[in-house]
Amino acid sequence: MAYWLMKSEPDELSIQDLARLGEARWDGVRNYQARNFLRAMAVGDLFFFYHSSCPEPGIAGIARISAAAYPDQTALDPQSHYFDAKASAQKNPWSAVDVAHVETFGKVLGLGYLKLQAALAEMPLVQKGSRLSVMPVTAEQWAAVLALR
DNA sequence: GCCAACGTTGGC
DNA sequence: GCCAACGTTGGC
Repeated sequence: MAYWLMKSEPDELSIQDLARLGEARWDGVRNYQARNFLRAMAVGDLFFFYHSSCPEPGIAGIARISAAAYPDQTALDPQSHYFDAKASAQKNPWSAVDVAHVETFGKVLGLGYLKLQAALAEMPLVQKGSRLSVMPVTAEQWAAVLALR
């Protein structure tokens, strides 16, 4: 089983939303590196749910991959914010996964706090200029974050 | 294949 | 709202 971290704007989908829904679709990823990580995910993999572009950016909880990557239909929908004119049903470069709620942390582990952790220094999340929205997490990093809860 | 211009991300 | 950093686009 692998570990990951994925960013979501809480206005779009927050860990609280996911807790209420139980399960949700994770779509709209439009970066090839992030997409490749999505495609590498297996059912049962766990990920840190990160809140971005909000008053309190940070890791807000844990969720689980409940369906492996499949074509992201939002790329084909002209009404969607994530519409990609170059995508077609025959050739859709974008992928989505389904996710299920596992745990909402009692407090958000803020980005500034995470940056102080030596064990997390290698994570793209805390590196200057990194905008990657889906990234792998090592078992060591996973344990280090869990210890901060 | 280079690289300038532009668009996007995301913290602050 | 600002802006740094990065990715993508498109002219040449």
